[in-house]
Amino acid sequence: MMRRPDTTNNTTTPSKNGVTVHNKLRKGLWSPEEDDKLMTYMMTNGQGCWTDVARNAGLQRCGKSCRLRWINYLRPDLKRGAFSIEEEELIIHLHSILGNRWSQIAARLPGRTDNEIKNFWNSTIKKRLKNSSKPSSSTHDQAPSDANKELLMEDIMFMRLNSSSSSSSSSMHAFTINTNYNLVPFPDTISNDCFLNNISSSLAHDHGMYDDANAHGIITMGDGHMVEEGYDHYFVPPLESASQEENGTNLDYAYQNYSRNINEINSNMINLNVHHDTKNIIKGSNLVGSHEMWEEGHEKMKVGEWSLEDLIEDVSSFPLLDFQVE
DNA sequence: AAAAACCCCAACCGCAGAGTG
DNA sequence: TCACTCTGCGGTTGGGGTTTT
Repeated sequence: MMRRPDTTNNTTTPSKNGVTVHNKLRKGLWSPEEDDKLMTYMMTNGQGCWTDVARNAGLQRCGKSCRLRWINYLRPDLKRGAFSIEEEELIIHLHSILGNRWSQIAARLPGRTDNEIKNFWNSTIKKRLKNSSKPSSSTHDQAPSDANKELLMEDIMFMRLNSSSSSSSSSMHAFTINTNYNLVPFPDTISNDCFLNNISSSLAHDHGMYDDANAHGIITMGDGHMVEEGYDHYFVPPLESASQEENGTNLDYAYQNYSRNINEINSNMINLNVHHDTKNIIKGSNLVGSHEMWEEGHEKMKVGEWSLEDLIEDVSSFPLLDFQVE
């Protein structure tokens, strides 16, 4: 299927000392034999310099091609088969936040590759969203819009103004995130309460700020009743491969402490009013963790400079929400 | 049944960033 | 500082499969 193996480039010339010289590198589809060679080599030696992999595995491929083949096809932890509804939902949500940052999206879908997600988006989701006749109030299938970004930026600017205006005050400066976002219930693989609990806190977190142990947010449910959240109830969509050191997110905390009543948030569309009273702004600290962490974080306290790009740079703790103008 | 149009997706390409000498 | 290599990313291509005409 797809591109034919480029056999015309598959020429080798034995040198005088018997060492095979690879005149040209192969392109195109991988043969089963090539797959075997690469798989065997990788399982035996592990990942190293891809140029070396290509050479040492006896493949007439460039390192780049080997890397791609391994990542997109041979890797043993790859998930095969069609995308589930849950995965599709997650892709849509993440895309609404990240745009075409496929590698970042893929990092949050275990077993899926950026290429796979990109293809899926371009061939299936994009089309579906385009053809969808649903009104804009249904954010399920919304591509990112400038209006959404503007809405977010307004809130960010609002936070900046409030925080910087009071930054001279050493302890209590307060600001409010007053945001209306439409949310889509998270698929059942992750409980809805975790999803919602994550929202306001991680919004603040990813904006480079966070409140201290008294942090709280108020989630307004679809029926208007309000639920308070605590800082120890947050869910962080985990990165598949990034280490804690790399991304500053402690995955061990990711799935903890979910005590909310799911029934409370089992509505299709929920308006969130997130209010944060914040004492401190901490950039780069863990979303959830011990008080010691917060103490440590205080050492780095600062009023950050934010841009939309910065905010979406790493959404490891970003809520799964669609930004939607109401 | 055959041709055309469309779909899917593996793999390529070019670029940018990091690392190294 | 520069040149080079390696790696990773996102955009694009193109060919086999499927559906439509």
